[in-house]
Amino acid sequence: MFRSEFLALLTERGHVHQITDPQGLDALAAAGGLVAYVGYDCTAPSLHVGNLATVMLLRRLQQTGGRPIVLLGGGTTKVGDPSGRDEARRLMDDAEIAANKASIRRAFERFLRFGDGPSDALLVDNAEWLDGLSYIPFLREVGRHISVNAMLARDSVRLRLERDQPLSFLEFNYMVLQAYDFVELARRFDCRLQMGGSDQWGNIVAGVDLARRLGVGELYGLTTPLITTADGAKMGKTARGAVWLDPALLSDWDYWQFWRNTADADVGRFLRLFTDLPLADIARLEALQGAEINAAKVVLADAATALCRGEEAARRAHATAEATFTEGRAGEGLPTARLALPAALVDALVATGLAASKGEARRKIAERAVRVDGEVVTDPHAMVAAPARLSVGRKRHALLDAA
RNA sequence: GGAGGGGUGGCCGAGCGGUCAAAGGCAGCAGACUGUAAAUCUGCCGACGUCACGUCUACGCAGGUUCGAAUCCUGCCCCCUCCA
Repeated sequence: MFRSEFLALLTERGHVHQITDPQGLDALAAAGGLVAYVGYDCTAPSLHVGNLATVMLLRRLQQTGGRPIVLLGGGTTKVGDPSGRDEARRLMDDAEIAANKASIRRAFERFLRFGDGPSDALLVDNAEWLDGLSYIPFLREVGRHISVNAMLARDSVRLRLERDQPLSFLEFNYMVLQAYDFVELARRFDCRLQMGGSDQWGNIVAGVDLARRLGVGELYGLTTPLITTADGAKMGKTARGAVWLDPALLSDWDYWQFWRNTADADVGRFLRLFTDLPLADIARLEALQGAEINAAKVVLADAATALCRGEEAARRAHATAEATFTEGRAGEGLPTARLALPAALVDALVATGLAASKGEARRKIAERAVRVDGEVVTDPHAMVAAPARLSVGRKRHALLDAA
C-alpha cells in the first residue's frame, strides 16, 4: 500500500500499470509538492478519449496537491514517436504542428487549473529547447550517455526490427529527445515524475536513465494501462473516427452518446478512471443488474461530459437523449443540418451526416433503416418537405431544418 | 554498388492478361433479438447517375505493349533480406 495520497488514489482508481520505483516515488509524493508531467505530441488537431487516461493522471495529481505539467511536443512531433507502430509517421510541417498545438492546449483548461500557484498547472512546449539544439554539442553532452544497446532492447525499437519493419534514424532519435525532455523539465521545474500510457514505458525509462547518468538526480516513471474496451478493442475509436475531446470536432451530444454506449462490463472501470465520483457510489452503480445498469451509463455519460465539455453541455445532452430515446420526440440538442426544403431524403441524410454518401443513404433506405419523424421510409426517391427528425437505425438521429 | 523479395480497398491479405470495384478475414453500418449492453444470426460495405443498367475513380509513381492490364514491358520512388 502507498502512504502518499496521490499513489493511493491512482491505485484504487485503476490508473497504475507500472512504476519505476514505487517506494521511492511514494516517499517523494508523500513529502508533498510533487511535480510531474505528461507529454502530448501534436499529431492531430485535438486529443481524443484515448488520451483521457493520462489527462486524468494530471488531474488526480493536482487534486492531491501536486503540480501538473502539460508538455506539448512541438519539437518531438517533428520527429515522430515510433512506439507501437510498424510504419513511420507522416512527416508534418511546422504550420500543421503549430495549428494542432493551438487547438490541443484548449482541452486542458477543462481538466486542470492553470496559474502561478504551487499546484497550478503549467503548459510548456519542448520546441522551446529542442528546436535550438546543436548537433555536435548535443551528442557530446547527451549522446555519450545514451546506450544504443539499451535502445535496441526497447519494445518500440525491438518490435520494429523483429517484424522486419523499417525504422529510420529520425525515428530512432525520438526516444533520445523524450529522455532529454524529462531531464530538461527536471532542471527547469524540478519535475521528478513522468507519466504516460504503457506504450511510453521505454521512453520514460530512457529519461530516468539519462538523468541518472547526467547527475540530474533520481527521476521516476509511472504508466497507465492501455485502456481497452471489454471486447478488447482500443478505446475511443468509433464509427465516425476518433472520439475527440474538442467540441469543434465532435458534438457534445455525440460525446455524451459515446459514454452512454459503454459496454456493461466497462461501466465500473470507466467511472473510476474517467470521473471524480466517489468509489462508494461507483460500487453501487456497478452492482446494478440487467437493464438497470443503463442508469449507471447515464451517470457516466453525465459525469464524463461535464468534465470535458462543462455542466451545461452535459445537462443538455442528457435532456436530448431523454427526449429522443425515452420519449421518442425530437430532442433539441441533436446535430442539426439546414437545407433548402423540400429536399431529397438522400441529400438530407448526407447533409446530417447520417449517411456518408447518397449511395449509402439509398442502401440504408432499402434496408428499412431510415425513419423520418419515427416513420420508416422505403422510397429511395422520397422528399422531405418540412423540418423533421431523421434517424438511421435506432441510435443515430439528427434534425433537418429549413435553410 | 551487386543479387533476390516486396509495395493491392480503413487494416490484414489473395489475385498474377479478360468473367476484377478486385476472394477471404478484421473493423464498420443496418436488420432480427434486446436494455441506446454483450453474444448470436442475416444483409450491406468506392463515388455518381434516369440505380437489377451505365459512367467515373482505384491495385506505389510515370510511360508503354494489347481489342483488353492489378496482372506483361521500360523508367522512377520507397521498403525488406543477403552480399560488397
